[in-house]
Amino acid sequence: MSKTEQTKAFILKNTAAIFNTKGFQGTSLSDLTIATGLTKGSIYGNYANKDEVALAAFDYNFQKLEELFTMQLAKHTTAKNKILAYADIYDGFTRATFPEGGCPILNTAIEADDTHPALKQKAAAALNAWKNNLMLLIEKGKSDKEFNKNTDAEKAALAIIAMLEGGIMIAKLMGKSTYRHALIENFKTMVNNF
Amino acid sequence: MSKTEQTKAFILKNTAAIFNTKGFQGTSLSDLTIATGLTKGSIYGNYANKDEVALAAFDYNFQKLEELFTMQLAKHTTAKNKILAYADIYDGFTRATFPEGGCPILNTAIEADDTHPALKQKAAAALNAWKNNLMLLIEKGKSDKEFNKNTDAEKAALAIIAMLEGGIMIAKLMGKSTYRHALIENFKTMVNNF
DNA sequence: CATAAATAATACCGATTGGTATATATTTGC
DNA sequence: GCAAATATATACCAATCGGTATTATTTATG
Repeated sequence: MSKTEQTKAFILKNTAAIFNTKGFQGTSLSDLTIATGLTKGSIYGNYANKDEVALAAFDYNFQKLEELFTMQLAKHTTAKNKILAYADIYDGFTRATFPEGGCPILNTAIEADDTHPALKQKAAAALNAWKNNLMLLIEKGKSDKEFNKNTDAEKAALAIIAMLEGGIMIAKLMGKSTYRHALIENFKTMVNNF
Repeated sequence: MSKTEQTKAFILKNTAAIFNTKGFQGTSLSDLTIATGLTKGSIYGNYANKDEVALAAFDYNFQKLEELFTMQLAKHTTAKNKILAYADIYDGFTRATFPEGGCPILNTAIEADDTHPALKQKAAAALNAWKNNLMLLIEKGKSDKEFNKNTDAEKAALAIIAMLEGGIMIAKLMGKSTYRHALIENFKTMVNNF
């Protein structure tokens, strides 16, 4: 790994959480210099502008999330249990393994949908990839007779995402663990009805 | 209505949508002066600072949403139909009656949860009020034998909110009407299972 | 070890940020 | 209709914003 690649990775490692917590608008260049210990000149030597850092930071955060998905889903064998594992991941959004600041897809979608097309597109692509993975799982569950053959995979995938993302918003906003548990219960009920 | 009250209302009327679209951080004082035609001095004569305008703007947006709820729910008599009416409201989030920029609770929750305690509290209070209204409806539905007597009203209310808010995020992000319709279908199925 | 190339730090830029003191209009109560 | 109170505009403030040209320092290479 070249020096440039190292530094670029170093910058992301130290700033991705800031972008995910404070948002694109809320994160300033000085936030980045403080977090990295680098100067503005150095950061701009590796990224063209603030947008490029933010876009790379989104990729970093989403990749971290994907790794978490992969790891947790690998613990289960059946499609249904893999899907139910998402609930555990999102239930544990306060854990160190989950990106600091919450779900980057949700955060980016909300901030960027009316203001930042490039970031919006990143979030949309990430959500789409997630949706496709879910659909594959659901189709597998259908052929394994875990799910009803009439279940619409796309509909179900969208419902899963909506429930998890809406749930994380409520849980972060209200801070009540009882709410979190209630939402998980509901998620499980929904999946069991597929 | 005194001059001050008029002007304060005028400022909100012309800036609430901006806050809901660009967010608190993304909205500048000059955005406010341009949108109102007033000068900074005048705005600061009516509100102490940007925070106070933002907090009042949230109230304005949420009130607009509540009026929409009240109006649409009044069209129905049964508890179940009133709850299903929420789906229609959120399905029509692009309509002029819906606050520009999307759901203010969702937008504010995501931006403020880690950065702005006062705004976060406003969003939390709004979500709580909504949850309580839903719980009353669900209890009514239970005593009217529309819903199963074993349905946990709080759990159900949280699931409704999660699904709608998650759904609006997806719909705004992806822009596909088929997704929106799919989410509505799922919402109806869920409510019918209560 | 010297040199060239790449990387990072310094020092600066104009523009904009949120905010305020003061002067000027404009309402308001009498 | 006049004076006092209120509201608005003007003109300013320091600080910070994102960004860049230039200089200094590493780093890789022959």
